Amino acid sequence: MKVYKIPEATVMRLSVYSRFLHQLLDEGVNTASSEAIAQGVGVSSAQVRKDLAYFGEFGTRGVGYRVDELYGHLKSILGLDHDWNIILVGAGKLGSALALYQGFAERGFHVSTIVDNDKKIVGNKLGMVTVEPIEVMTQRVKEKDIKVGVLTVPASAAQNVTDLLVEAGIKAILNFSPRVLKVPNTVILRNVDLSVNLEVLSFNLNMNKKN
Amino acid sequence: MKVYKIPEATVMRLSVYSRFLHQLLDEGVNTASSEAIAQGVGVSSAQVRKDLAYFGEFGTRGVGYRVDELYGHLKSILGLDHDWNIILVGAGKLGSALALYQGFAERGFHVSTIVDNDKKIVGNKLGMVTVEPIEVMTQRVKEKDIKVGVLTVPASAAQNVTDLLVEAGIKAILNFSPRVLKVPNTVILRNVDLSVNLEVLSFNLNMNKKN
DNA sequence: GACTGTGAAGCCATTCACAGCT
DNA sequence: AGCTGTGAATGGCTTCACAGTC
Repeated sequence: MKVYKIPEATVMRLSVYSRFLHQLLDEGVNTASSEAIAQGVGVSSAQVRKDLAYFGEFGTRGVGYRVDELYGHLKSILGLDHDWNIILVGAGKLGSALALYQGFAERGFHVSTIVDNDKKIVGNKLGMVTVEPIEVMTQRVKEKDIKVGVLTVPASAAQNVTDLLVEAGIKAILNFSPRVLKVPNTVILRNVDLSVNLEVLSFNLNMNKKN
Repeated sequence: MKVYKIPEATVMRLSVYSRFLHQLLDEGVNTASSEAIAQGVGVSSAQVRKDLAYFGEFGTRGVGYRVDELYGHLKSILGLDHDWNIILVGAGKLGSALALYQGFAERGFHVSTIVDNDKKIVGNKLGMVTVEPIEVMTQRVKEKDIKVGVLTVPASAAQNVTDLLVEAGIKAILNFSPRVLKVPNTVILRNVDLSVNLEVLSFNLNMNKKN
């Protein structure tokens, strides 16, 4: 307990644990051991205990963890005890898909603003939200106090848009464009690179072939 | 050189280096030092050299790396010296976006088959490819000798579809559904969990607030 | 002088193994 | 008896620092 340097891998697993616990809740399970959670998410039980121990003592020796209780703790640790407004920049194929993606809404991420610089797209509706011109981006971030931006713009526009978001006061960016972005270290940046994932598969297939 | 255990982090960086080199090629740059590459992709120069050294001696001391040459090596190491046929299972929002995603095509990943179990979607065209009923999945994988499957189905269907793909002889799966999948260890599995990424951001925002 | 390739050191995450609680 | 919480041991990745090469 009482540590401030949490491994990123731990944080990612917490997110996975939390979703698995939600599933257990649906199934009416009251109690789960670290071993049961481990099985469910594909890690070791020691790993589960270590990860949870960073944040407190949530379990009962001899028994395990109360599912509802632990789920609540994890939601709170992950900052999911309230909804997040997010702005989506870029309403192309990928952006549109993310805007409509149920998985975000289910976990409390609410796409409240969508902007694009393509006049042909502006005005389209994605779910409840109308695509607005990119010029209103700064204003929307400020007036809605949006903390999180999701970037699905072409690589060539990515740094530009990022600079504007940063200037507007965004706190975190999830970047889907295949470009390395520079942000001040007050802004949290995560990159999701879809083709990198396929290329890792490709690499492994290639290796296997040569035994 | 001559090592068989390559860190996954290294493989992911190789993919990023390769894309950065492509960019340099476009800009007409002939030579790049490890420091230049490091700057471009946001890692340390020692890291770049270590990563490359797993696979050979590609550089020239005092000079750096020839961009075209290194790019070629990386493409080949990553198994990108030929195109890959991939099958996309699930043509909902996310599936459709991925089917049309330029980033895949650019890197030689060719979505040659798309299947879905929703009769309302079957028959739709996504780019050049028509969505087919899920019943043909096994047959297509076999007849087209497809090695890679991309899963964008609801969590509840994910394991089922996976079992069928494995049985059909798929070699690698990129899973976008938020479920832990069980596959035999002859099949390579990677998970891309979109909400996990947002939740890591949320966690970090939460931490920062408490200093 | 510049820059690579690489052993050694340092650091961080995971696994082990067991004391301690219920 | 069962299962958590945790120090210690292990393993793996990254950084350091420099000898070697152009």
